[in-house]
Amino acid sequence: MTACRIATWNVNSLNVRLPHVLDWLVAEKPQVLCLQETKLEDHRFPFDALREAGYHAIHSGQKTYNGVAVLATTPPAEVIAGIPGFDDPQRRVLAATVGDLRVICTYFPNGQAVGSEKYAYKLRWLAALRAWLSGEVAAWPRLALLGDFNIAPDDRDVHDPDAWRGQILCSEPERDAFRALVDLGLEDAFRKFESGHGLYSWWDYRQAAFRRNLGLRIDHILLTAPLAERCTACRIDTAPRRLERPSDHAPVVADLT
DNA sequence: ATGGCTTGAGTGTCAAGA
Repeated sequence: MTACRIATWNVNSLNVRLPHVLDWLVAEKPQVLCLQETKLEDHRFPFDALREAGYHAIHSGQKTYNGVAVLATTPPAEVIAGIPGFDDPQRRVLAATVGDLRVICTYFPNGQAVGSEKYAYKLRWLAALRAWLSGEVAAWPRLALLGDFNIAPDDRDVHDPDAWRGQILCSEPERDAFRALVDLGLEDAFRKFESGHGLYSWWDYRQAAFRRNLGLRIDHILLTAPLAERCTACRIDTAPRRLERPSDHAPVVADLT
């Protein structure tokens, strides 16, 4: 596949956001779009509306929480849902082959608070993801890991680093886990092009956080070296965050030659 | 001040997100 656009977007309920997603597919025409937090059971997923929009879709969902989907202009193949060998009822991982790409759509656990049970689950989940991806990166030279990582990799990705230091999404064990993924041979596509502060992918719904740009960069696209070499652009599209009833996350988009 | 919005579940009010 050449001249390929891949993207990731935490939609915070696909029921609510389907109109935004359909409009965005028309505007940006990605070949692949990974969605997180669909909050739908599989039988309620809008396969028909997406097919009419020109997209094949696979979904691993559940009621109320989590849920991941991969939309693509060609049929996804060799689908895996969940981290193999990691028993988990939470639907957070969906992998598929699209064209010459291996795509892994992920919704990392939030962790709630450092030291909580949910934080311990997040660290266990991160370790299991890394162990599995070690083999996947070896098996698939053209692999892209996209999703809501719920980790701000360093202080440039945080609007108030002092306030967030050591807090959830920014703690050192979480950042160590992000670096461990990079160390498998993956590159943060966004940082290939942007080295500065103040560019975020999530803003709290409260306190007019988006208008004041009080955000975090927690949604990422990581690429193996052969794909990073082909990557000509990576950006965060803030346009959907300005719409009525927006998701609190913005899409992240990467273009590959 | 551990709040502030938003969503889903479910019809009163709470869990969860980040």
